Amino acid sequence: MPKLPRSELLPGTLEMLVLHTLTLGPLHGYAISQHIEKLSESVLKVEQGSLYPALERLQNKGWVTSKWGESPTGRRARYYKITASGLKQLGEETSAFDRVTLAINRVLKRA
Amino acid sequence: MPKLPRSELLPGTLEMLVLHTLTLGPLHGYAISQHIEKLSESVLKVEQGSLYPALERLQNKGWVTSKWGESPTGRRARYYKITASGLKQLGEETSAFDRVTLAINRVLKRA
DNA sequence: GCCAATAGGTCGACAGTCTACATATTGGAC
DNA sequence: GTCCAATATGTAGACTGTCGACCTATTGGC
Repeated sequence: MPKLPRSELLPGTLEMLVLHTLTLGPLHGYAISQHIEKLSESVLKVEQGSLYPALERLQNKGWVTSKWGESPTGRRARYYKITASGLKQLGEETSAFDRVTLAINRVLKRA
Repeated sequence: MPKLPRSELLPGTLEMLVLHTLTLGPLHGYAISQHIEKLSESVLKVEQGSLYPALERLQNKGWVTSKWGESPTGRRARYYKITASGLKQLGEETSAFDRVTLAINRVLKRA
């Protein structure tokens, strides 16, 4: 129940973060999680048990596609690529996120 | 799965919003939900099925207390009051929320 | 030979929210 | 007088998403 302490992520934001990360170009799962962790200065940690199911959901909805390839270190890796509808979805999720956080800040009387 | 569209709330933020609202003074559940909806300009809607379980969790953790009273319109109503440890918790949740949203904005390259 | 890092993934538990329901009172519109 | 919206509290069950723990495999360094 101690919501934020317990989970490093705000539930519901992972897909947005993944989609945004994929605008950098096709990446494999491990690289996605590293990127998010690095840019957030380790505030956000993406566990495999969250990431891979999320990537599957994104594929099922047609927002990303994937294919096997090879990582820079020579290992086999599945590369995920954002689609046109994924970009559209990212835009919607981002503005919804902004709308909601603004609303929260209004309730907290900080906006 | 369309996370933010579907739910008006960012999961994990309801308790923070409720605790903050109770810093205005003791309020009954219905008034709490109205206050949050109003200040957020209807972006956030607090459903009963979310609110009352949340209020129970808050009580179980000692962050709020409650007793029966009467509303301004003369109806019976349960008034909730934030405790000292609830205030402390509110501070922690608020700074955790700020930390996480800042991190998200860094990943989205907007901070 | 071992461990950390890189890479992908599954499983089951769990928390929190939602929809829908149930109950009751008050006040206004018709 | 009848109905409905608003006020008020709550419960039950479904559902989603995240998490911790686990499993496999390869590479490189100690």
